[in-house]
Amino acid sequence: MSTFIKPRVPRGMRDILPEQMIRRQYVIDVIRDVFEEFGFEPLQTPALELSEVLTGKYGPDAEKLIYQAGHTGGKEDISLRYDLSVPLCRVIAMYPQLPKPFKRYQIDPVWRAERPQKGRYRQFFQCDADTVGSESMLADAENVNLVYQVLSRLGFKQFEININDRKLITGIGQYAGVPTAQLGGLYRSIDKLDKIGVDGVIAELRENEIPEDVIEKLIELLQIGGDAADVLTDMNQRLGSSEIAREGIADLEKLINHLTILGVPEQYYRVNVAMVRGLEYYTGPIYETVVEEPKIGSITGGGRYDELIGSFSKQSYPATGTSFGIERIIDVMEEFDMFPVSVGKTVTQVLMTVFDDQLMDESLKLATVLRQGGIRTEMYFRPTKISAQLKYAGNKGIPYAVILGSDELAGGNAAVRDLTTREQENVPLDKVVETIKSMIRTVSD
RNA sequence: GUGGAUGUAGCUCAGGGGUAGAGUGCCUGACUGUGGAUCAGGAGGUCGUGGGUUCAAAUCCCAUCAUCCACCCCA
Repeated sequence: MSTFIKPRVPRGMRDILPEQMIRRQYVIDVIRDVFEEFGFEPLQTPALELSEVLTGKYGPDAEKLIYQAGHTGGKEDISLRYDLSVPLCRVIAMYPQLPKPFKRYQIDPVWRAERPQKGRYRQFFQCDADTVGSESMLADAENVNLVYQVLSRLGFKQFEININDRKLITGIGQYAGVPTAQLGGLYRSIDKLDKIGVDGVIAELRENEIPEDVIEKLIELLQIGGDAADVLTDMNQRLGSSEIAREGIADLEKLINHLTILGVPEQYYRVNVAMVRGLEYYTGPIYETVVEEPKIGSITGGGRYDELIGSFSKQSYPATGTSFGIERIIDVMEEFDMFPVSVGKTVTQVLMTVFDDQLMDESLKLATVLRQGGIRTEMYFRPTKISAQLKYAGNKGIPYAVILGSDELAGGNAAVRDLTTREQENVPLDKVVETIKSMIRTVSD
């Protein structure tokens, strides 16, 4: 009878303990604020979807990573959602009355049956903002602007939003004359440019038996750099004969112009024709943010998917969106200690100590006053030594303690102790709230 | 899915075929009204799990699971 189950969680999943949760909430709050600032509305969908909703959307590689969620006796074939975009498309098709453009955000977990490692989990949160029903490049520019706004508000200094376009990529493939069957491998190789360098890409293309003259053409294209407008002009000259490439270039030109007007500084984005992205459903502009340090892959990703809703309904809609990976953003922020001091270890602001049994009631009353004054207050439940109570508060990271002993009470006071500076002062009982509030304000300024 | 490394106290880790170690943290006391110092005590581990070899396994072998790293792919 006394056999215990070893407590553990499924592979690649983890508990998020309070200290960690406080940081997550801070990041999520920043993201949500920005989303709502741009007029995106909240949406929630089930964690589980019918498998048929998810299959055939992401491409064969990604589809293998969908978590099956069948249960004994279950009559429906269901799976855990792989992302938030496909469920959104299902929603659009199910509720045609939603006014367009429909702008929604969703912050929820998704599941992928991958092998976990740093920055890669089997359950992780995505924060998506998407616009459905507008083909304007303004919507895409807004996506990029969201990324810029969120990351700069979180204190990121070094990041680069890579921008490309699926139409342009297709044009490049045509221009190079690569057979359709080999296009996937081709894109995968050039996507690694930043990682393995030009020589690495050449080697890989040769391995894939891409003709030498094609490789040469491609490498020339991929090495085009400079500011966004120049890259696009250059591309236009070289690929102008391809209609699809021209469309992609025109889209990107509009997008870049909008970014300029919106005030997104040029240093934070670049047109990178070597950036591909794996998901099959993208049809137009795509974007992805990478940070150099730590090497954690992309922290945001997104793009336009004009055909996806059409797989659920006769009435299709153009759509575009972007996604933030909270886990990776937090990993980066922890690595560089980017959390403001106001994001502490605990939500509690004050520990109300209890001096002895006789004074318990007085402490309880004062705790209530503190809470009514808007101060998050934990009551110590046992009249142990003050030293133990202060130690508890200190360990927990509670910034202030209020001590109500017989001496203080005799003078109509309570002692307010700053656990960080170890300074304390006696304050009249009716001034305690005010005193603590001003202390909190001073620290967060 | 492929390859590699690791798994010993709450945490960081040492050790190594014969009674399980350090640092740190934790608890108690010196300190009967004040948490980072000092001193003195103390608790805490079937050495990831299962099997095998052996008189004897934490140690050697096999398997398995978990974590980390690389690949693949991705947030």
